[in-house]
Amino acid sequence: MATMHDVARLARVSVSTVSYVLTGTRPISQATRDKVLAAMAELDYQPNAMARGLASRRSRIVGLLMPMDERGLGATETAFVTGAAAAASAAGYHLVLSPVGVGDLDDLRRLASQRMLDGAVLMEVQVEDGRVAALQEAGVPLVLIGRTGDTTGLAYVDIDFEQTVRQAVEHLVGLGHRRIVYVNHSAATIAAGYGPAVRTRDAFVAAMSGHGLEPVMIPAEDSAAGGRAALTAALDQAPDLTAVLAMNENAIFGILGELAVRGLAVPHDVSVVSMVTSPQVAELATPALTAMTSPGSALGRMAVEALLRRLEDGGDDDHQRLLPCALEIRGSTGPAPRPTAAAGGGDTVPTRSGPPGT
Amino acid sequence: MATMHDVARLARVSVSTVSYVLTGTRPISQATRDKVLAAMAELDYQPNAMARGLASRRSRIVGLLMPMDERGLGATETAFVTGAAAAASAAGYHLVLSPVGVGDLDDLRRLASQRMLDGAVLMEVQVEDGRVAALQEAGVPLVLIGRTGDTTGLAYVDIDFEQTVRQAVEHLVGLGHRRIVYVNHSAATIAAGYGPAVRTRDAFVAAMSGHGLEPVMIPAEDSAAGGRAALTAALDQAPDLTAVLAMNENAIFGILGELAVRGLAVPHDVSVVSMVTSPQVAELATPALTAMTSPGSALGRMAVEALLRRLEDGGDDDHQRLLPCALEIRGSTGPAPRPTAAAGGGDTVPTRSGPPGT
DNA sequence: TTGAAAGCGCTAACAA
DNA sequence: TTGTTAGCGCTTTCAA
Repeated sequence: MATMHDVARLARVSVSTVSYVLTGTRPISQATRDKVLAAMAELDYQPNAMARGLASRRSRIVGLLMPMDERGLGATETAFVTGAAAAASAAGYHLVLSPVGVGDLDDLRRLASQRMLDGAVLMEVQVEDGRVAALQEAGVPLVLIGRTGDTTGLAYVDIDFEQTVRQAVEHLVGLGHRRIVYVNHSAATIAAGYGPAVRTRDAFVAAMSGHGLEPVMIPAEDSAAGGRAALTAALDQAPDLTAVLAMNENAIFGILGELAVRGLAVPHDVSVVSMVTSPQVAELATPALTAMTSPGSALGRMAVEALLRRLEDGGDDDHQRLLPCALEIRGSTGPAPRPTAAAGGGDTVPTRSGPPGT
Repeated sequence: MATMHDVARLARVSVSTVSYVLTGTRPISQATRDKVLAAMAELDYQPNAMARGLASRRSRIVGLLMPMDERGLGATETAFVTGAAAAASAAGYHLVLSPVGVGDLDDLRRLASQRMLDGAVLMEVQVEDGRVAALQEAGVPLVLIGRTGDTTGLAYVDIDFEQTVRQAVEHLVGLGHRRIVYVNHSAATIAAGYGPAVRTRDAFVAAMSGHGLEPVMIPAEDSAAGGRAALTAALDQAPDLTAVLAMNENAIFGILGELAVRGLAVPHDVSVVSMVTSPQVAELATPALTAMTSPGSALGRMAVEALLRRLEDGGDDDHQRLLPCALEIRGSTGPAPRPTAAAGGGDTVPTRSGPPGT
């Protein structure tokens, strides 16, 4: 393996000249540069990453920190990872994947103190997330995917849940739906302050109220069984429902199954919209799901790009950016059925008509 | 940030003693060790990863190399990643995620020459995979997830497709099925020599022949639409089919949809087995899919562990290990229907009965 | 059982 | 525009 010394000797220049050719931190005459480049090519020279990192105090490595609690990653989280990896790689950085949960603060501090990471992207951020403070104290620049409760001074990218929910509700209202049930994550998850669950809940209340409609919400465990139970509960609470909006990617197939069992056709009797979903998953259902497609890999990419920008510029701009999910209309939504032979009696009267279309 | 010097000074020993306490490469008296450890604790000392890497020529970083061509990772591949990350982290190593496809050989060589990786795990290995040679030439120890055509001298972990297919076929034959169709990946994928597609194809032929049955196989594009088309083709070719075995995780929901459209009930009319699937995906279907559950995260873990073993022991044992998928019986398989009112006329007569049960 | 000191391969003053 | 050289923080010989 050729070193910088070898290159310098072959090119008949000093090591520092070789170094400066590489880093571009000082002007080099064209002639010298050519000599050096030729020598590099001839020796097939590649700078040693560790030596460079030690001398420059910059490893060119960024961390992607994700909790590994549950049953692996969903499609959306996986997209964060691939998007981040691609962005880092494109910028000549390396991305290390570190499974550090909210509980492993000591591990995280240890990791940060090793000075291996120039910066970090935090996934699955909690409303109260000790990892943020731990990294800040260690002086590790960071960008969140998601948001903590207090975001002052923090850089993050996140899904624009407010906008996403509003758009989903508008789609349904535009189709004439009035009785819309929102199936969220589990009560425990909401209570734990999981951002997406909390924000969509609030956004749903706001969106429905804006249309003069009552916001009916049901929590569901993250499983098909949870979805079944949620639909049952939903029909108990709102027998005249004509549309379901579901945040819970795991529950939604249970919802569809339970609808089928009850002889309720999608979208003829009940329209279904899946929130924050990947197209792959939406396509699995029959009919394919109308869904709010999450900008997963874009978020991963943007998080890394924001991080690198602040590493290179030394810039301290708090990059805070929200991306809405995109409404992709497939087969699971349609006009609201005429309110003739609904299951039970409607217990709420819409106070006004929605807009004509979407 | 405290350095080794600080620790040495505080403990009133030399730096080398501190280093030896850390690495354990030479005996240290208990008294000295205690002094050093106390000083480390007091200073909250963490060794600098770059300095250590430069001096020891071992970065404690391993690479997970995955192509990023297609539409992201499936659930199985994601499990590789999380399993590998967990294993690396547990062993005190770091895992860098590098999107290097079979086409990016130059990128790969560059990466390898940077001496940043102590070793690498290769994902989505092709039958002919230039990355293997590139890494070997660069002197980077590697372990494959999957297999190349010629595996002599290579370390790998992979799914035992032969065993997996055999078990799936036996499950169906045990239920009385005789007319079983195998839905594979696309013809192009098979032609490209994608290992799982080729190996399951061969294994299916062998397993069916072993039961004296005709192996009917249909390729399918990796999408719901592909699955629909495949089922149509399958019914053309074998109108009397009673079971479908599907390798293609994306196609299978299309198959289910098309079965429903045609009024064929699962499992009453047609049994369906999904191969190399994650439980999460299997649970999404209604009824939940009987599936061969892939040992995804175990494979990722084993690959990293095998790699680290060979890094630490310097051992050159070619770790070659196959793990079968586990049959998980859910609701999509049942006894074969009585061969009374099948769609068309059977064009193959089973030559003997299968075993009684499974 | 311990210490002194020579690197590891690079970056970045400092000097010319 | 280029060269000299002192580190970066650690590992590991060599010597005691």
